[in-house]
Amino acid sequence: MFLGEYEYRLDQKGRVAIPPKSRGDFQDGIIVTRGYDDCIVAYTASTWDRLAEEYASLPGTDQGARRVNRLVFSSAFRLNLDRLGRVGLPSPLRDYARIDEEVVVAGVGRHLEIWSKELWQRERELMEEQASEIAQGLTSGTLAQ
Amino acid sequence: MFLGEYEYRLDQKGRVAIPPKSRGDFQDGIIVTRGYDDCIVAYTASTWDRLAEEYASLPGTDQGARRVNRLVFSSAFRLNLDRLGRVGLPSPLRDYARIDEEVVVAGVGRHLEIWSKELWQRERELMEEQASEIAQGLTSGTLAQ
DNA sequence: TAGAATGTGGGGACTAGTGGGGAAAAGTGG
DNA sequence: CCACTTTTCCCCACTAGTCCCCACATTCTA
Repeated sequence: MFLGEYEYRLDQKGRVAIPPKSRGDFQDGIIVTRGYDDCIVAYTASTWDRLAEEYASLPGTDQGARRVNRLVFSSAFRLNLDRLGRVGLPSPLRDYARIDEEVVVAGVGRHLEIWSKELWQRERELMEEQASEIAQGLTSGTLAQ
Repeated sequence: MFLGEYEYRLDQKGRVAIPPKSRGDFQDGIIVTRGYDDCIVAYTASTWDRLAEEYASLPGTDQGARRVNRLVFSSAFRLNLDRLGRVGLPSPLRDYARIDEEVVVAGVGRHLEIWSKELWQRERELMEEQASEIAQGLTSGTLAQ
């Protein structure tokens, strides 16, 4: 399970470090792709394989499904960490997430997210504003502290 | 069950002691995360696993649910106590809870809470105020009969 | 009062973050 | 098809931060 929030700096070659605790999970490769909210999402190989299977099983006769497939698969890159636990971010993704130099890597349960520090701070404000309201709506069980 | 209120001092390396009686509960790790009221919350591994499972089952297609997940998981850090029963508080959490040096660790049933002493005192005043108000409300109501 | 346990501080080894250089591979033009 | 250029990838070095271990002093207890 991916947890925590870590600040890193993109070096001159566009590489970003992966939090040391998570590096073992990416030994079989790391799949980076577009997230929904102007961030890059990173999956482990096994998690991605499961996701890809679901997407690939969508009906090819449906135009919407074809478009989803096009977006999902063409946005994803299968890469490897280098010996020091870094990964080079493909420029299409870097542009999409508006990442320049200061980067935040956040653990979000099943995946990691890579944000520009600036956008992350803005997103965090939104999270704080909305989270308590949303959580109250969701808490039917033990989620309330 | 976590009970009591203990004062500690954050050392120069940002470590805080966990009350000796509770240390055994954290042998499998301690998960520290953001509480709702400017404090840090600490869960045992088993309690956290149960919470995380519920959060992870929220729908990933909904932006609100994504934000909750982002906040919950990115705020949490899985750590271990050192041999002397201390834990180093990650700086994002220390900043959030405005902890500098004097710290209060409070047992709150299923979890521990870590407060800056200053904020804790303010919070306790609020607790006491509200308690007396509630008591007054009760005496003027039907319960007084 | 003496012993044990606990809170607090510090030192050292190790890991991790960042930057740079060189070789291989791929793209481009002649 | 070949040669040149550019990019990418891999490896290494340095520095700084982190974690672990130990020592001391104080407090609590028997």
